[in-house]
Amino acid sequence: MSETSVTPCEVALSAWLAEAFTAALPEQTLANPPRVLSITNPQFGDFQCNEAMALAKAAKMPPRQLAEAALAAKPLPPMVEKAEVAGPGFINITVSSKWLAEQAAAMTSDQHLGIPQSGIGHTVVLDYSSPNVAKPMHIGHIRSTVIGNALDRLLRAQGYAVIADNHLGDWGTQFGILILGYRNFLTDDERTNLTVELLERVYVQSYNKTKEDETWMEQCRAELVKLQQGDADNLAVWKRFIDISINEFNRVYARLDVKFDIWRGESYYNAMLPGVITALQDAKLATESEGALIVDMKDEGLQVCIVRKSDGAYNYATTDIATVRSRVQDFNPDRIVYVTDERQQLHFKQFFAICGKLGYKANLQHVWFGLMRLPEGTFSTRQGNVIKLEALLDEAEARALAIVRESRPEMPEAQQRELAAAIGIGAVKYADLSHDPKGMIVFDWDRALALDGNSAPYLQYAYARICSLIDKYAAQVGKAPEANALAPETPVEKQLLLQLLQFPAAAVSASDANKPNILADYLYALAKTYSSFYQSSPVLQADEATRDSRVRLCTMTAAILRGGLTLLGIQTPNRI
RNA sequence: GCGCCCGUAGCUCAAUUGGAUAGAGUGUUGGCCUCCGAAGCCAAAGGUUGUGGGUUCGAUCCCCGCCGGGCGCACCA
Repeated sequence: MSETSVTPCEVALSAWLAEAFTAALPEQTLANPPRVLSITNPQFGDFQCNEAMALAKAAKMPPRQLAEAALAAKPLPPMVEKAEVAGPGFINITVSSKWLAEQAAAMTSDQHLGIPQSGIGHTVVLDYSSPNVAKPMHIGHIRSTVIGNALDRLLRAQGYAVIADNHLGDWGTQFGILILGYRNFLTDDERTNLTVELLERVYVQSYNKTKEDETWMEQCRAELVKLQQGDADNLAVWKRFIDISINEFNRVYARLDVKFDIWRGESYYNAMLPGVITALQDAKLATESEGALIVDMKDEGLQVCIVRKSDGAYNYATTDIATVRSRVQDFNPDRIVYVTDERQQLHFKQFFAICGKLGYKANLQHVWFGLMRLPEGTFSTRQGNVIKLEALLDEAEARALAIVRESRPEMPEAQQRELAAAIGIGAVKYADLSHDPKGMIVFDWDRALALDGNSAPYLQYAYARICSLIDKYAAQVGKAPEANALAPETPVEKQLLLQLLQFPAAAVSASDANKPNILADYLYALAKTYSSFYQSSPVLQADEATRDSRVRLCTMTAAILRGGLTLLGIQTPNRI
């Protein structure tokens, strides 16, 4: 959580106010520099500081009086045009547009767009997406993938060394069922041209048969045991399931522009599980109960956690502990972050606590998000009401393509399709990223694929219009606008500058709170201000100084829109 | 029964983590392309923030009690 002011503007103002409060309160020492915030209502000024209210008790002085004393104690710094006390003790600050312009110019020419590089020297393992082998990805996978990827990008933007790990579900009891189904319910031809869809079909078929046929279930178990014991045939089949699945996942990830550094599925840790049990026993954490090996967690106020089942097999808690152990050993991360749905909260609390007791020093963090469901309830493979992720992406691109064809009929087909992909996929991602992850989502095609209003295409449209304007400027004036002098005049120009300067804070907050929607909301507000500016402020027709200044403002807005959308994993075509 | 989360405009969601007059989109109503891209802009209408108390200068936010909904609570991950 960032308790201090982030942007250079806020830091500069905070430094002045720190001196002012110190001068007004010689007896006291300030614990933290005063927090300067962007103002809630523009009619009051540009920034506000609420510190007087917080300090009033300790200072034994009415907050208003304290605020006035602080302002009287030090002269206004040059960038501050006006500072006044309002209400119970707010300090409202108005700064010069010229100063804001300088700050914004510095920020947008910085390679990190002003984002503090506080992650340098720190490693984070980020565990997200993690679909199950032999099942197609469905719309339920979109949240972990898209939110996880945005967090990935946000962390990297702050200088963290991120290891994105796709922790595939590639091991477990389902493989006995799957192997037997594969051998019995497929034609030779189907086995040759195996797909994930076929695997899913045989899984359901084989699973259903276990319900009515005891001996079938036994055979499945036998196949699983053979697999676990390293039977060459079963191992080869299992490996094939994984290869085919990964191949298909990669097709989706390519469309979503998602990349992982490592793919260590559950099977990767299989050989380490006995060692985990030994470690737990050595640490006197594990005890026998009802034939199973458990970790009692009464002290933490949690349920017991099973680490070895009564049949001797390990379960997911064991695997997850082994995973942490292995990651600590291999990467020595400061933090390990998991992005999964809300149902796993208890499980994470349990095994985080166990890892703590085992002395693993990485900071473990569970970022959970609300379940996605259909209007009629949850979906599941067995109910057969899943919507495949690829179908969603196809539909998104199809809807975008229809609009592109209408608005840009002169464009070649291939280019139209490329554009439709950027827009459609962007819309799908934004629909998710613009909401607080903790909320539940009831899936609705029109909502998931919105192309107007508060949506990715709105932001992409704003960006494309800027690009187009800059091109016209370059053609007309014959110089690049990046070196133009800034001379902001109008209120909307100042508002745009103020908003541009909030970018680093938005990015850092989004990352700290694990809420990409903070950044999405910010970008939307910025694009809205820009659209308003664009509507009311002629650029190319204005006199030379105004024109040059405004086009420069446009380039800065473009830089932030592009940078911000990239952090969300959303593309920014130059023309849409 | 216990635990976690949610409840904000007709609908879908925000609210800078306790700040000023609770904001957007969508839908409805009206206006704006001889002018840099109308996927846009401007305006109107729409609220007792589920409910009852408490904490304080100040509460959508924190605490307690209800009501309504979601999810999880020993061998599936």
